[in-house]
Amino acid sequence: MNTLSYGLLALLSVKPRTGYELMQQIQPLWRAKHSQIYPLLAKLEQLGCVRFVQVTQKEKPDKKIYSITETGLAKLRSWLPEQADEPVKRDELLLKAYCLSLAEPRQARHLIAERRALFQNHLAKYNAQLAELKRETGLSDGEPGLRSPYFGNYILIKRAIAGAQLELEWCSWVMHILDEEQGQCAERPEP
Amino acid sequence: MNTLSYGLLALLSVKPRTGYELMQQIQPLWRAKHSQIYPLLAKLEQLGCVRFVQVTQKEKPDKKIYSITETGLAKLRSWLPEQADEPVKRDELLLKAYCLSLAEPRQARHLIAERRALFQNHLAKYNAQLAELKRETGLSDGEPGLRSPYFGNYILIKRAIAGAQLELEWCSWVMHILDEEQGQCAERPEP
DNA sequence: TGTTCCATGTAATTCGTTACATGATTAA
DNA sequence: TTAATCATGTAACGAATTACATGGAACA
Repeated sequence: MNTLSYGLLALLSVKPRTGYELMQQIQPLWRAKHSQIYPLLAKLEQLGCVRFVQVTQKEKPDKKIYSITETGLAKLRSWLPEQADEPVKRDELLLKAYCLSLAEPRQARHLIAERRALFQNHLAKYNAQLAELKRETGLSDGEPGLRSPYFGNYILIKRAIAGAQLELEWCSWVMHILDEEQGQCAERPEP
Repeated sequence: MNTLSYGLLALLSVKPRTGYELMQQIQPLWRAKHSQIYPLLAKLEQLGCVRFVQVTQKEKPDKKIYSITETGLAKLRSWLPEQADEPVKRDELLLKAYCLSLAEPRQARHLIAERRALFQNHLAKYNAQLAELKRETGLSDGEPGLRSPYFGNYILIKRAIAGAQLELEWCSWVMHILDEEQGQCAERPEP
């Protein structure tokens, strides 16, 4: 059982989900495609960590709703206190940012603008998730307590929002520098 | 040529480095082991994107100092304006955080404390890098301009510092919540 | 009429990690 | 004396992406 398998169990420990939902909802924590998740769910089922009920839908494809078993919960609990690996980050934009002085100013601005747009979308999604979580838990202003199964989701959404905001601030800061240098060129064109 | 290959070229566009140095210095942007980097450098050399000079050292193993060629620079420049892929994040701690309500309170605190220690180390390293960059560029207080080859490194270090600080703030915030709930138990033991 | 969403799966390929290999120097 | 740093490489394995495959509903 690899780390992603434990991640799937982690999501299922809060509430049952389909493979499709797991694929979508695990993204902010652990990037994975559906082609990786479906085979792992089948393995977890063989191991007795999860079970599923097949639901036939009209107007939509059939689906399997997975839930965690006692065996799965035990596996999760024994994995939890183990030391977590360092987070993995691979960010192509940062590689480009490293040699940004090679790019033409408007290319540079375009790259940063794209990143800004991306994280504006992320931020909107995270805010929507926070609103939905408050609906789900029935807490309009307070926060779910440590023992609530939604506690983890709550602290992660708050983290994601702060992270997206920081990303946007960095983009603004870089854009300002780019604009300043650009402005100087416009005011003082080269002789 | 994959993304990591371009990343190596990006680092080499600022100054020549050994494979070992490339392996270390690309980590904050793109996690990779030496076993992945050395073969890529050999390929880049075959493609004419980089060249190296072998340096024999006394008291230390021999090394190859790689530098970028005109061909490599051209490749870099044509890659730069292409749209950057979304960043990849895989963070085991966040998977554990998601089901933190399953952990015993002291296990939970231990997990967060470990993360805090990790990023305290990161923060110290980034601050040291900022100081070294200021030495290298000779700028004691100002920032390298957009056209400086150190501009990219500068904005990335600033970004990394802000990111590490945010991570530490999140850890503190979570720890506070954990401590409060713990405190309540201590004050009001269950009947 | 083309794209996105829902929903699941497999196969081929590339990417990334771990392990194997060597070896001297220095700090704890 | 055990580990870490410097320094390079290859081989085996596991993990992750892309492509192949299907199909109806809603939306623009």
